[in-house]
Amino acid sequence: MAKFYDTLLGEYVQNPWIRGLSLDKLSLRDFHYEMMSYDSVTQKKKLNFKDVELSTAADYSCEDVVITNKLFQAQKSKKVTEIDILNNIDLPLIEILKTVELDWVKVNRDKLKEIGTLLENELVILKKEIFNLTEEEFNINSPKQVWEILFEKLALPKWKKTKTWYSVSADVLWELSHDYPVAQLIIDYRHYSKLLSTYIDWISDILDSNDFVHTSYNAAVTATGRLSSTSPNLQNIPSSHWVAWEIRWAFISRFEWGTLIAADYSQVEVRLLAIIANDENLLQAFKDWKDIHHKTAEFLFPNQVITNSERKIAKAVNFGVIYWISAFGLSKMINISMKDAKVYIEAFYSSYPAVKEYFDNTITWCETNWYVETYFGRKRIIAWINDKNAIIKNAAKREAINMPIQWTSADIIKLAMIEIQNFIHSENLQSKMILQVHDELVFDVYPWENKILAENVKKIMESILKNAEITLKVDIVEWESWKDTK
DNA sequence: TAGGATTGCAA
DNA sequence: TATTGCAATCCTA
Repeated sequence: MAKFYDTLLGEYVQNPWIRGLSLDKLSLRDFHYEMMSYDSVTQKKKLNFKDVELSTAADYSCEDVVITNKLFQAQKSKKVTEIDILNNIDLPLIEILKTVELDWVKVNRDKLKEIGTLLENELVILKKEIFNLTEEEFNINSPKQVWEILFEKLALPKWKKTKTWYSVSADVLWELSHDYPVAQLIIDYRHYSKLLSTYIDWISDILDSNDFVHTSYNAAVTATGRLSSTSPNLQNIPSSHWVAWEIRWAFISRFEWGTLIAADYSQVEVRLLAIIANDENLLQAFKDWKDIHHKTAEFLFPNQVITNSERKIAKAVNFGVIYWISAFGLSKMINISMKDAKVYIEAFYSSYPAVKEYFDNTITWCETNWYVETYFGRKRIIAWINDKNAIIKNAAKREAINMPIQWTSADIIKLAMIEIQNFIHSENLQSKMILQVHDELVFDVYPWENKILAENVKKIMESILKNAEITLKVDIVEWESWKDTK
């Protein structure tokens, strides 16, 4: 039981889909009371806050206290069905996140700079090659100018529209690249440019004098119970390209001879689907320690040899089903015909019939009760489930299908973080939990603590679901600091 | 200078 | 016509 309360989280646990639960908005909504704005107190920022009259500053500060207390009293008197969730997950997590944020993340500034120089050189070369082909210089980062060059000057075929013009996004350029090399060059240019501006320059800019980044986690913004990360966003560091891996290796241990350890939940959402839907075939596949995507591929392609391409399709189907993907969506995602996509999705449901049954039951339940709930009993009202508009209703159905899985998985890792931080504390370890990336935790590990940390992190994460028919699975990856391996 | 539009990175 | 985020750049108002 947490020793404190948080009115923001108290509101979020009941209304996670409402954006902007700031104190002044809640005050206006619940008490029809408009709070003093920072701008009015500082006279539109002409004054520093420290120069504001003491009595004004006192009013401004006390208002926060009074309104917070009023909110607390109001929330306390309501029958909050999620009170256990709040006490066991959301509130205790606050202290854990505080520790994670204050421990910071160490970055190798020289390594970042080295990658930056490499990317800048690549960009110069690519730019030259592009301008050679277009016979004209233009700003490659401007979609509008790319559009003018490709479709007006060079008259390439165009097919996908945006609101205002024809799209020049990566998938369009990729189609064009079969016949026009310039398209591939623009893809590469944008790719390198993105990596440079978002992940090299931006992170370099906000490193402190000791080369640490101080990210912030927000526990009350997402509609799916996940955390988000800002300044910088450390949850979208690239991973699917060799340059991307260079960037990942710029994150290092703060300890001499230290290492970083990453602990990943393996296919957590498909495992949860098996558990929640109680599907015999899906559960059996995990019990046999089968590669789940390979197993699904065997169902989708009976009497065939399963190669990488069949497995890839099966993997897309496995993940797509969790979002109740349409045949259209699947066909777009992996570039197959809609007819094939339809066949695969139907084959999935006949292979795992309890999943289909569970989906149908969930929607029926939701239509009657207007809400769905997670494994831990967190409820989510789906207000549009009985909407007459088919598009809105379908979106609501997808939400009803996805929420119990996605949100359960978010709660699982939150519970794991709480237990792990308590473990680190009680064992007096010097290692630190430094990152959370939705289904992955990263630790900065003090020398000699590798074994005890890796073993216990795995044990804790895998045993969050106590009575499930299958256990969760966690993969541990350890890597040394770039400094040591170079 | 603020904010919309477009684009792209992650799970 | 799969979800959730954060952030960059360009460009208009």
